[in-house]
Amino acid sequence: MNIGTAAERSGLPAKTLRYYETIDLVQPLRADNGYRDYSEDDLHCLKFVGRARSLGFSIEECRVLLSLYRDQNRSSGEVKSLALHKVTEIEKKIGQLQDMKKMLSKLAGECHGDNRPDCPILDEIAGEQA
Amino acid sequence: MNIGTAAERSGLPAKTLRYYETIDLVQPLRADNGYRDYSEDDLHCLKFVGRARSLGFSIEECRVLLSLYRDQNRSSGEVKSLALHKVTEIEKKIGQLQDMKKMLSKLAGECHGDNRPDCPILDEIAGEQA
DNA sequence: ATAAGGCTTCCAGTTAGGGGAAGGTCAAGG
DNA sequence: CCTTGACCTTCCCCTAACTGGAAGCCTTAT
Repeated sequence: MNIGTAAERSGLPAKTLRYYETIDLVQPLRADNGYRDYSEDDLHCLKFVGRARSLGFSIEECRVLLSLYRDQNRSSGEVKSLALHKVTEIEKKIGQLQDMKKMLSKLAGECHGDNRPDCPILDEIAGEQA
Repeated sequence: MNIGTAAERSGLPAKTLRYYETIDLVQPLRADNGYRDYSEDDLHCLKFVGRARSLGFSIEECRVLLSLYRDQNRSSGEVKSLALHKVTEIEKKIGQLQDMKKMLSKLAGECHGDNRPDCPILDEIAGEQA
């Protein structure tokens, strides 16, 4: 199938499909006219990658997952370990964001937020109290 | 002071200070020998930016915050609104990460994680059950 | 005098594509 | 048969916020 159809059916932009080809992630064949010709199997891989990306895996991680997926002899332990590692990464990121949020909420709570120029948020960012 | 000292005192890499100069964020004077010469005021701005960055503000947001900080006539309402907007952005991001984590944990929990090739994680990413 | 270290600029690379130009191809309609 | 519009191709530049490295000047100490 042409790239437009593959894009629609995979839910990914055509630009992304071309990009995935340049980085050797999903390589469609070419038709006689030079158009990319995606097979059902290619489409399957595209969906797989799209889903893994939405779960927070990087392209390089997707490459590993894809090769594990294709390898009938892989051990599920490998995959599980990758998934759990990603979970701890995500937890760490969540923690950082929660810290930011907490501090920002606190600062906003201390700021009267009116037309007066006095602003505890800027003061604290500036570190005048630190 | 030279860039090395400013870097150390601000807690930011020298490379970052040079970068901030190229994007007109913090512009030090130059000494006769061509070296950047950071004033105490410049240093203050660098620290301010570093702190705002660590709170999740983008460079462009830092630029705004900095101009608000320098503007003695600004209203604290403007700043508070920026801060609250950032809080909702952060909350959204946290939500997304929590969704990812939930799904990944569920998948990992369903995977026995041994040497057998059968792997529910890959199966579900592949969408065989979808 | 020379060596070490700090400073300068510039170039290239990072992630994961997005925007858009210039041009080839295909299918339908007149 | 020709044209039009949609679709496809490659190519190059752009994003954020730096980071790394090379080549070369400046300063300081020995």
